[in-house]
Amino acid sequence: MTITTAEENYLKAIFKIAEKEGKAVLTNSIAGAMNTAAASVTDMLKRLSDKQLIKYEKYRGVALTEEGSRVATVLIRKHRLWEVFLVDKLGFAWDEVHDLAEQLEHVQGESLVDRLDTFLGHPRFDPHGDPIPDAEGRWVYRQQVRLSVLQPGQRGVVTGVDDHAAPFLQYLDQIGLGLGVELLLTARTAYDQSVQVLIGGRAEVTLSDKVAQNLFVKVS
Amino acid sequence: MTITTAEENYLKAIFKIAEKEGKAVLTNSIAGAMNTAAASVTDMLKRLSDKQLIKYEKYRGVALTEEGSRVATVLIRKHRLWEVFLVDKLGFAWDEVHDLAEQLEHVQGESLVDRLDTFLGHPRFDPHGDPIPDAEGRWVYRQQVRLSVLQPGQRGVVTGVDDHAAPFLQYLDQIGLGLGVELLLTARTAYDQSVQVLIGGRAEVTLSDKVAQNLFVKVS
DNA sequence: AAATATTTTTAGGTTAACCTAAAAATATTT
DNA sequence: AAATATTTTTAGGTTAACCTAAAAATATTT
Repeated sequence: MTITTAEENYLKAIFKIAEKEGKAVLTNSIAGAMNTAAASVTDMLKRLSDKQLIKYEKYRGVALTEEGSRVATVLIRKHRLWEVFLVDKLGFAWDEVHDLAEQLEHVQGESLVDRLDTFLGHPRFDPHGDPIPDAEGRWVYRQQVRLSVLQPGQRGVVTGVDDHAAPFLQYLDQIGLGLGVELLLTARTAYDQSVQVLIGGRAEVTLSDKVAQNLFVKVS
Repeated sequence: MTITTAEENYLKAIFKIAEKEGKAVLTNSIAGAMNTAAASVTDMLKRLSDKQLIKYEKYRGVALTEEGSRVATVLIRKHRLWEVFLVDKLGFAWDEVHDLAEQLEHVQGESLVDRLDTFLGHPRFDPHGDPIPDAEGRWVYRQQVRLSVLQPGQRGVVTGVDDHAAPFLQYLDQIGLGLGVELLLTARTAYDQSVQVLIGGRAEVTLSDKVAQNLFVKVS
């Protein structure tokens, strides 16, 4: 049974929503993530259900089956490995790779993913710090927290971003923030929760709470 | 104006048929190359004509416009660069890469092709010896002839294959023939035009005329 | 040149993946 | 719990890319 590109994208969206929300995934959440009309989602849910990739109860939302979950995991693995390729090998910036990886993840073929994985040296994280599941679909999670939860005086290393959009990533580049950068939270303003951060022991910047919420750090 | 994957594939097929046959490309030739019904081709020709990618006269066949030719050339460039990537970087054999490249060639994005080209060291030929047009769409052709035209006593180096199908390529692997291999044609049998070939100064093999016709060599 | 054969197009249909508008089901407020 | 609001589904439609069968155009044979 063949799985189309559109079907794969729905499975990936459902996987990510389920991961974030923890409960049954509703039609409207999917429609929001996929930028499609709710009616189109219902349409697709029927097809995915027929193919046993999801468990679907009308008006009740959906959950991925084992097989659906496997497909989504492989897709995310492919997406993230291609992102590593684009950044590490082709020299793209981390804000330029999403759309390309979105296409590359759908390329199908025998040993492609695993060869790519080997070629890249089995990276465990992609250029945004997201974990890359291994060939058996196992995930490695890190102990990381949002910068917004650090207390003044605490140090950390940037390990990831929650917002993957180009404007946010470009802003981070501009102020010298990226994966692996060490920082020290020096103060927090009570009024708006904005934080003062010393970057790499040099520049001191003010980050809004929104920015702090979208940055993952490993406390050190 | 967006060009779909299916449209790109038709343009590529038309480009290749025109290159080989030299005249107006007929509906049935395209149908043969694309493995589709003639009626489907007519359908597509109308669309391509509307988009000014081909010049189409009913019952008379088609020719690519400048723009159509440009699209086809870029597509072939992408296909062949990805083939180089798959063989040189990921370690695929030359008989395994066609279907993957067929998918990868459709990945769209700003500087992807040119970055890939740079990463690969601006290769001029793909793993089958086919020329890779440069970023401006310029082609480099080699002085090469089919092995079938060599005279006994002539030496040559394998520069390409005409048949790209896996069975042929695997047969070549088996007898020790591949790009860059030096050979000496020692004799030809008048009855069936089969040839005796000394490979790399070592093994002597008999090749059918069909095989000799599908091998390109540079006479040395 | 008329008859026949071949090629191409037209007519009409299908499927996946989308859509809007209306109907139905579920959830929330009063 | 009834009324209202929200969410989801159903009904019916569109488009690209395919299809088969019949009709039309072109090419070939006699």
